[in-house]
Amino acid sequence: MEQLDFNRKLSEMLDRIADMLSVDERGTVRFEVRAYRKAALSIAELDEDVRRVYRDGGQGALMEIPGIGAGISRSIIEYIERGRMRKYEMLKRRYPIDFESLTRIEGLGPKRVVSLYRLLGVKDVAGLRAALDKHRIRGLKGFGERSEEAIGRGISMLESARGRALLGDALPDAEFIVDKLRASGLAERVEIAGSIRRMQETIGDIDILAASSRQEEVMDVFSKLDSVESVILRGSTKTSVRLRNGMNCDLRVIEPDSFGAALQYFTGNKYHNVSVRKIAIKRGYKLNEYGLFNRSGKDMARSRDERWIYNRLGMDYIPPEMREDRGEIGLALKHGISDPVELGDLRGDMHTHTRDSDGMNSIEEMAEAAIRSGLEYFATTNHTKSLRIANGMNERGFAEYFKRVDALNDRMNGRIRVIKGAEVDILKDGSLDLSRKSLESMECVVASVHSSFNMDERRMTDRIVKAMDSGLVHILGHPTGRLIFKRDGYPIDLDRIGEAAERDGVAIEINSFPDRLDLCDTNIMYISKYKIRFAIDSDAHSVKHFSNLRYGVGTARRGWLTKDRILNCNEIKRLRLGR
DNA sequence: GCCGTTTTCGGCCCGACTGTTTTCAGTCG
Repeated sequence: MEQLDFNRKLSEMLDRIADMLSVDERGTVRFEVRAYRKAALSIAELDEDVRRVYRDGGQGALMEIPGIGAGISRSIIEYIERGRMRKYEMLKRRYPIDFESLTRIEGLGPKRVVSLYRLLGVKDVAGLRAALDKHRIRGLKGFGERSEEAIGRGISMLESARGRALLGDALPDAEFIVDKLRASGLAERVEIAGSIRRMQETIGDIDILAASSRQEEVMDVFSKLDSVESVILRGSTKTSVRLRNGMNCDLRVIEPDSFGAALQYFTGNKYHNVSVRKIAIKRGYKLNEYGLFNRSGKDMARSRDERWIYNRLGMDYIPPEMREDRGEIGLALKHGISDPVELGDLRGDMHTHTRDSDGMNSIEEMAEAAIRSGLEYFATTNHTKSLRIANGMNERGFAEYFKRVDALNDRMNGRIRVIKGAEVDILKDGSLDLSRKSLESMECVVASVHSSFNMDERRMTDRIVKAMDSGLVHILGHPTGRLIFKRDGYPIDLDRIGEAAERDGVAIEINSFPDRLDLCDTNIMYISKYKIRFAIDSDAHSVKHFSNLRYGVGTARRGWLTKDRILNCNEIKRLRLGR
């Protein structure tokens, strides 16, 4: 975490520079803004600490990074060596505004943010909220009543995110801490518990459990981690800290004999745990974080093993992701729990991008990364022409691109198989953004909505069903279009989507991007009553994004899906992507 | 400010949508 913290901070500064420059962009500044955005993205995607790149290779090595040239590399060096960047500070003096939070509000970009600052002195979300409450915004030039309402909604979305993080941010941070605790050698076991272990899509705080008899020493190591900002409370069994990333993290240290019981106790959501404890009572036991006891309070068994506890209560073991009290307990009592899909069951990925549209890497680099991720095949599915911003490709572009894919497949000699496809836009009227002939030539067509989000449920569903009924589509991409903490999905009728998927043999995507996770767990549970398959896709826009697949798998597990429901758990010859 | 099978200057993904306007600015993707 800490090594990439620097990259993250640098990337944010470059993005802020882009924000501030964009306020009075004219002439070539327009392109300067774009250059800073690209540089910011490039730094954020970098696997290596920028400081290390510079140390090992000097300015020349920095300029090797795509989007970093003479100017920005000078600024980076200045920041590495002096901890400051003059260009940033100069602009910041002119605009002392919290762009970071304000521009996260849907419908507010840098220009309107600056306009609110100049006209009303709004510097942050609190100031915006105050101006909003006094209805001071609707009178401003360029704003009206509807803008005011939209901003109000945006603030509410942002506030609902306060103190919460995406699973995709919280899990790596938690793993970093777990690794450090394990490396200390003081604990027999260290595991993540709580909502992260359940792979919930957003996380309030990080829960970690350690089995050790050397509690004080473990707590010492934990409180002194670099990622810890301050210690909130410190005891021998529980310590709470505030992390530099803004999240709280609890560490509980348990006697090794009780570890299984504790893990069970600190994993399920409240309702799951209450139900399991009721079952224990019914069977004459008492269950707590230390073990399973008989009614007299006599020690039945401290437990090193969660599974033992469930079995002792006459239940199947329940995977962490299912512990939400959504019917899993009844099922476990009837011994009806089926093992949900695991990351290792995935053999391929049906949705990825390259720099030929809006990805960061070449198809060759993506292929190598897919191999490293243990995949046997993946579909390359670049955007189609109407998505200009994403450099969408036309029919001819795809034809030429596929020649290169063919050549790559030849060279790969079976190490991996690249499937030729596209993520085709579902246009406003439900038609697809490439010719029938072009789409028919592809092995995998993912169809997604990227525009005109504000249709009502009936029209949006009509639009999507029409696309599915075209006979050209294999997978419906990110079916609701939601972006966690940013916008709700467009409304769709899941029953009609499910019926169409069944009728047309279209698989429903579970998009693994941390801010999408779309379909989400509850919608998966709902729609899985139809005889349909799902595709767990990375939607990778860079080689790093294959690692997001675990979030899609976690979501599928939360939706109780077994591997036989997942399209890309099949070996390639059994994919049956026929039309 | 970056970049180069258009190569050291002169390009740089731009159209749709919304809400504000009455011809367009800002935002999004």
